[in-house]
Amino acid sequence: MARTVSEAAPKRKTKRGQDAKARRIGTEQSKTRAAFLDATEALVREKGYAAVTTRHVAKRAGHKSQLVHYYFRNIDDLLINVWQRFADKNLARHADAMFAGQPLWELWDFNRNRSDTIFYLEFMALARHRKAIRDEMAKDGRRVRAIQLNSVGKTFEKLDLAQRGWTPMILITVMVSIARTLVLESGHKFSLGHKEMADFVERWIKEVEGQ
Amino acid sequence: MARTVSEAAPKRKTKRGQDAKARRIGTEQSKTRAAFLDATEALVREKGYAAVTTRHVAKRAGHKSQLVHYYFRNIDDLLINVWQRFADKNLARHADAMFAGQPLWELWDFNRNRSDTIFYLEFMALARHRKAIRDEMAKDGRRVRAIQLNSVGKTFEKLDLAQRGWTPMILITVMVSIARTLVLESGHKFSLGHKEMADFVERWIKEVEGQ
DNA sequence: GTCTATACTTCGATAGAC
DNA sequence: GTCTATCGAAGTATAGAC
Repeated sequence: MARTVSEAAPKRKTKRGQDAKARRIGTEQSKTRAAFLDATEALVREKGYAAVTTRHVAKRAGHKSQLVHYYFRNIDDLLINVWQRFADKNLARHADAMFAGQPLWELWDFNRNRSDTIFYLEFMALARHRKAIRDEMAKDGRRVRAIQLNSVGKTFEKLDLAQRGWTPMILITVMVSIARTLVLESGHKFSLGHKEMADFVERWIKEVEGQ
Repeated sequence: MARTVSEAAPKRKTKRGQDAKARRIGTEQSKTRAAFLDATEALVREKGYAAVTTRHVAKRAGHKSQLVHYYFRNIDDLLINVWQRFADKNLARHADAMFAGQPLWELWDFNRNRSDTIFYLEFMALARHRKAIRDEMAKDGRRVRAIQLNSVGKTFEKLDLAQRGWTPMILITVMVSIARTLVLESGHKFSLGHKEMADFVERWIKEVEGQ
């Protein structure tokens, strides 16, 4: 890969001796900027993060590749903005649904969403080598978990689920883990036992939460 | 990325009009070949699959980058050989341990291995866009699961665990899911509830399997 | 089996005209 | 705000000498 800046230290002089910070940057309200974010998000979902290059993004958004650099300092900057936009949108949607009455079903469905879980997989892989993304994901993870704990906590009391050491945190972790695993494994065409597993979980949710 | 061949159809004419299949390929017994496999595996674990380039691999193995092409037709060929070697080694080790007496502990420890789970994460991401890798992972997954089912099945009968709909398949899927999730989440510095979750599982294993 | 030389492609990033 | 023109680095892959 030729990601000179993004994979090395990001705040050095450029090869032409200029200070990189001096370059013009477009506004956050720009429609073109939003189009680049859309294109990048779609690319990550469909082709993986490695397909996120200025040329691919630009082509998909119907612009020249150099224009990407007018809105984003570098590729990392683009990716982190995509993640933040996704995380904010997702959090709001998830929070609403969690308090709508059936948190366990929402928790299950939310984490069985294929496209979103694949998106998350790509960023997990990315986060291993980009500290900024790693920190951002950790922060967003804690925000999501706080909402889930709050919501499931209420259900937990109401339904008297505290038996044999179970806690809201454990219940959430177990359900999220199973849901994600089913999606990720099916991504490489492994689906042994998936139906059996899903039925088991859904039977249990139905018992305690109905529907 | 400049993966001209590896991301496109792999069996076409080269730009110089020759048939790509005609090129010489080194033997599978070669020590140099093994060194390239080692280097690639290490790179995937440490830097991610995107860092697997002929130049990086060669540098790490102490050779010229062009020599990689003497042993592997292209990068995909290299990656799939790395996966196969890993999968075979892993399967043998896991199978031995599963039948050594405490399959539940082995299942748990096996899937909590950080380096191996990260390696698996990288190949999950890769598999989304390389059919050959996807097929290989599915096949190896089924082999592993068959061994786990056999081993846990015996424990399951002996310990009389068939209660409230639990089956060996469900037990395995749940334990594997939780173990992997803890590793993957901690990879992006998210560890909320991990200790609580791990203690819960380990307390249960200890109850049924001792130690 | 290993090397040099090289073709060709794609990448990130910047400068500067319009 | 968008474009053209570039630079320089890195990538895959092949041919052919030794």
